[in-house]
Amino acid sequence: MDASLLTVQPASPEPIYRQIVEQLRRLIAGGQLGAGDALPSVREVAGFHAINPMTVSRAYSLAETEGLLERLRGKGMVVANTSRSSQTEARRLALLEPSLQALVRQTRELELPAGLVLRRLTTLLGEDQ
Amino acid sequence: MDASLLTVQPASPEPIYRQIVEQLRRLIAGGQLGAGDALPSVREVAGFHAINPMTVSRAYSLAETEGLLERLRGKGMVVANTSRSSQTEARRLALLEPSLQALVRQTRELELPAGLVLRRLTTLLGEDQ
Amino acid sequence: MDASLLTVQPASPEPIYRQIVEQLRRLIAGGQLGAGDALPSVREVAGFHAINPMTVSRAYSLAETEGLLERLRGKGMVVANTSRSSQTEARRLALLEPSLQALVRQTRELELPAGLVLRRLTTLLGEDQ
Amino acid sequence: MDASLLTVQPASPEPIYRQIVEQLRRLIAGGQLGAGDALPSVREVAGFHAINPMTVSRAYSLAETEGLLERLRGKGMVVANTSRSSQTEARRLALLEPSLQALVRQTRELELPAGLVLRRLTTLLGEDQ
DNA sequence: GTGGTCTAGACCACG
DNA sequence: GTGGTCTAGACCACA
Repeated sequence: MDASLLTVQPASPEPIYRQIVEQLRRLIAGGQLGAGDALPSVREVAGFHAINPMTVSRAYSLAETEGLLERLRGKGMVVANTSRSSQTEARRLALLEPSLQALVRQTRELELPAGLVLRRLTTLLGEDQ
Repeated sequence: MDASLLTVQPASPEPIYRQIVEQLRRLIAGGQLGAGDALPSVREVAGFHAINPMTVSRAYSLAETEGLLERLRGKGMVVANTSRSSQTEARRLALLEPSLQALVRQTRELELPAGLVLRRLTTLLGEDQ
Repeated sequence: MDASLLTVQPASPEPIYRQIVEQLRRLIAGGQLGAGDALPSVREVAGFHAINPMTVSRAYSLAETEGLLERLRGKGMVVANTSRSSQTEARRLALLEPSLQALVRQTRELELPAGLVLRRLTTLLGEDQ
Repeated sequence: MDASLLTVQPASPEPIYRQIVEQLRRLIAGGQLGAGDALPSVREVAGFHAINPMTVSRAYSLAETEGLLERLRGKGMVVANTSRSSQTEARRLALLEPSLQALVRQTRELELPAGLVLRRLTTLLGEDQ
C-alpha cells in the first residue's frame, strides 16, 4: 500500500487524524488491507499529502490503540491480525446507545412520527452493504 | 416557555452554545416554538442549567444572526416571525439527516446488523410518547 | 401637536429614545413645531405607541438638555424659543471631525479615489435641502 | 500582514469586535487583503492593541461565519477565496454609503453649509496620500 | 428587568 | 504554535 491510498481533506471540519483513522478502519474492514500488510511510513504519508507528520503519527497511534495496527520494531506499522468484532453484539450495541438517545431526542424536538424516521433509517442502512 | 424546554449536556463534545442553537432550530421547525414566542431569559437558562450566562448569550446571538430569533430591547428574545415555523415533515426530516448518517456510519463501523439497531430504536421511540 | 405626530419603530436597531429626540429636532427645524408649542404628555405618547413611559421621559429629558424643549411647571413640555445654531460654524464643524476622520480612514481601507467619494457626498448633500 | 494593519478605538461606541470585522470587510473589498493572505494571529492582534484575545477571536469567528475568512487548523486564519476580493469601485462605494448617510444627517442637524463640509473633507482626503 | 461587551485566566483540540 | 470554549465577574445600554 502506498500513500496515495489515503485521501485527506484539510478543509473538512473533521480533524485530519480522524479522517485517516476512519479510512484505515474501512480499508481493513473492506479487505483492501489485510493482516500483516505494511503501511506507508509516517513521513511518506505526510510528504505526499503535505500535512504535518505529527498528525499522521497521531492517527497511527490511535489506530494502534484501537487494535487496528501493530508496530513492528524496525519495520514500521502493519495491519494487525487480531480478530475484530471480538466483543459481543450486545456490548457493541451499547456503544451505539448515546447516538440512539440523541436521535430520539431530536426526533421529538422535531415532532416527527417514529415510523417516518425508522423508514428513512432502514433505507440508509440498506444501501451499499 | 421555561428554561426546562432546553436541555444541555456539558459532558458532550459538542459545544454547549451550539447544542442550544440546534435545539432551537428543531423546536422552531417542529412547531413547539412559534413566531413571537418569548424565550427564557439568558440568566434564567444559565441558572437552571448551571452554566455561564455568556454561553447562553452566545447561543442566542448566533440564533439571532441566523434569523431564528429576534431581540426585543429590554424585553428579551422572541422567535422571529421571519423564521417560518412548523415546516413540512420532509424539511424536518432533512434536519435529522446528519444524525441519521452518523448513526449509519457507526453501525457499520461496529459491524452491527441493521435489524438489531432498528429494533432498539423502535423501542426507544415508542417509550413515553 | 398630538402623539400621532411622532412615529416609533421598536424593531429598528436605533434606540427608541433617540428616534424620538431626532424626530423632535427635525420637526422643530422644519417649522412643524414652533417655539412655545406644547408637546403631548409622556403618558400620552407612551400609551399611543405602546412603549415604556420611561423611554419617552428619557427622550424629553435629553431634548431639554439639548435646549430643544423647556419644562413649564404644571404645563408640561413646550418647544423652547432659545435660538438655535448659537455656536459658530467653526465650532459646529469641529463636532463633525470624528465622523470625517472615520470616513477618510474607511475611504483608504477601500482604496477608493477621493474624487469619487467627494462627488457622491456632494450629491447626497444637495438632495432635498 | 502584521497586526498594525488593523486599528482599534476602544473609546468608540462601536464594539471593538465589530470595528475589526468591518475593517476586514473593507480591506478585503479594497484588495489590500487578497484571498489566501494570512491574518495576524489572535494573540498577536490582542497583544499589539492591548485588548483581550477573546475579543479578537470573536471578530475572527464572525468574519468566518460571514464567509470573509477561513480557518486553517493549527495555522491560523486566512482570507477566504470565496470572498472575492478587489471588488468594483461601485461595490466598494456602496460599503461607504452608511457612513456617508450618517455624515449628511449630522451636517443637516448641525445646519452646516455643504460647501464647508466638502472643503474640510477634501483637505483630509488629500493628506499624506 | 433585559441583552451586550469586555476582561483575565483556565483548559482543550489540532497540527 | 494556532483557534475554541467556558467561567466569573464587571460595567454598560436600553426599556
